[in-house]
Amino acid sequence: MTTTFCYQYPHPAVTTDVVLFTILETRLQLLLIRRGGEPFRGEWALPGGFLEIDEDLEHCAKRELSEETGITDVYLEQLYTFGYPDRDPRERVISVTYYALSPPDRMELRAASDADEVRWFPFEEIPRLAFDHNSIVELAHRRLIAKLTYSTIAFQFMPENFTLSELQGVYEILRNEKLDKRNFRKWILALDQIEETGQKRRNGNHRPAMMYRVTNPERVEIIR
Amino acid sequence: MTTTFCYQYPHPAVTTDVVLFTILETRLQLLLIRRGGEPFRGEWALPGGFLEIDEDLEHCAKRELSEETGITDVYLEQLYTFGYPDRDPRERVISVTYYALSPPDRMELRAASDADEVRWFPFEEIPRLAFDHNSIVELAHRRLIAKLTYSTIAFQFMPENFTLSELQGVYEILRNEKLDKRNFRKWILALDQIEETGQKRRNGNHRPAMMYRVTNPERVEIIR
DNA sequence: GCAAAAGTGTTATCCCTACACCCATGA
DNA sequence: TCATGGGTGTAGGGATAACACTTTTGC
Repeated sequence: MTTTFCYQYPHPAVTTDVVLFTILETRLQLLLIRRGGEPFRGEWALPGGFLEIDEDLEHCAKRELSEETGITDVYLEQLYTFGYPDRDPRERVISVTYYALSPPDRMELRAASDADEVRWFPFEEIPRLAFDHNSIVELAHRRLIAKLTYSTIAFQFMPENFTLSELQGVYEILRNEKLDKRNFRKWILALDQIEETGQKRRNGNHRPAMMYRVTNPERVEIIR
Repeated sequence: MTTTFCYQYPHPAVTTDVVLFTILETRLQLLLIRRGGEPFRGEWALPGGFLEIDEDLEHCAKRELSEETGITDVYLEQLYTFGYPDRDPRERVISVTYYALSPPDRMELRAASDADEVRWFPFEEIPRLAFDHNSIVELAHRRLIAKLTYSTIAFQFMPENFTLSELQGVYEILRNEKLDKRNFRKWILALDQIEETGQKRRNGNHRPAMMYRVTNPERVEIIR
């Protein structure tokens, strides 16, 4: 049975695609799926898919991410809408893209839905992707790096409890430079966005580190 | 004759809407049209309309702006995509919104197309708008103000030649505060984005002012 | 006692802010 | 000569950047 939906004027299809970042093995990585259907079958692409007709855009992004990869509860933000003609060989497709950040715990990846395989790729080793997804990744990365400097977005990479050295490590990976330990601590504590948990982590043959948590983990604050 | 376009799955309609700002009579103003068709006939709204099936999104935004208001050659940047269900009573509509900036010259407004009337409104006096257009305006304004502090976006309000006092006036209107003349001049010249034209403007019973132009008027530079 | 990461203050530099007077012109 | 906006420099305060040693633990 094939029902059809008819309109007086031609309508484009609308999809969402998600660039999900995490920090894994001291590198910035992002999640790709191997496409199980045409077009670009067998090629790597961003998780995403078609908007349902009564579904909010953000809901669609989260649903597709969850369906294709099993990942839920990420920080999600709208990135940009790509819509030049012929970006999809099937029909006119407008893609509303999102980028997402997740701590490197809760990661039981499972391929499902349209995805044959799901994998984290280090940002430096991203292959050629289906559609215009390489440009989407580029833009998401620029936005992430820009937001680092004027918001607390990097906290979205942290697990519930973490040490200041771990947090500094995340900033160093993202900014791709060594930071001064004392200056980093002064700066990050002055933001007044993280607090001591009172717990310490002993973690090898050295002094245990004080654990911290984000005071308001739901919010990304604008700083400066 | 009514041709129809049919799809296997339901498709939303896609529109673009544009928030066009200018500075007129020492106030931030934006362009609204009075709707000539249903829904919301007779109410004020943003210029915009349906995407044609082979048309780029940005082209659609510029085309609708031009068709409904006669304005062309503005600085245009994508803002956000609004798409929650029921934001349009007719059918599911995804709106890719843009904001635009224009100098206060070249303004032969003419209502046309779906617009019964076109008018500049001071930002503080915006009426209740059709659809969710008030939230779009709010977001555009926040983005504009934010970009002021880390980019040269304000130059897009300037005509080809201008004095430093005029430029300072634009910043004062946007930031809604008086600025120190000497500090403003030091800062703006240090950006190295404007240059003297060599011309002076004599403009009343006082010393003539040096004219400046934007070195690279096409580009909005990130500063700081 | 040694290896390894945690933790901690001070100084110099740069940038931003505050602030007041003379200049060129037209009437 | 007067009214009007155009044009100019300096000093103080606050934030940022550079920099090295002691502490706590496990083995």
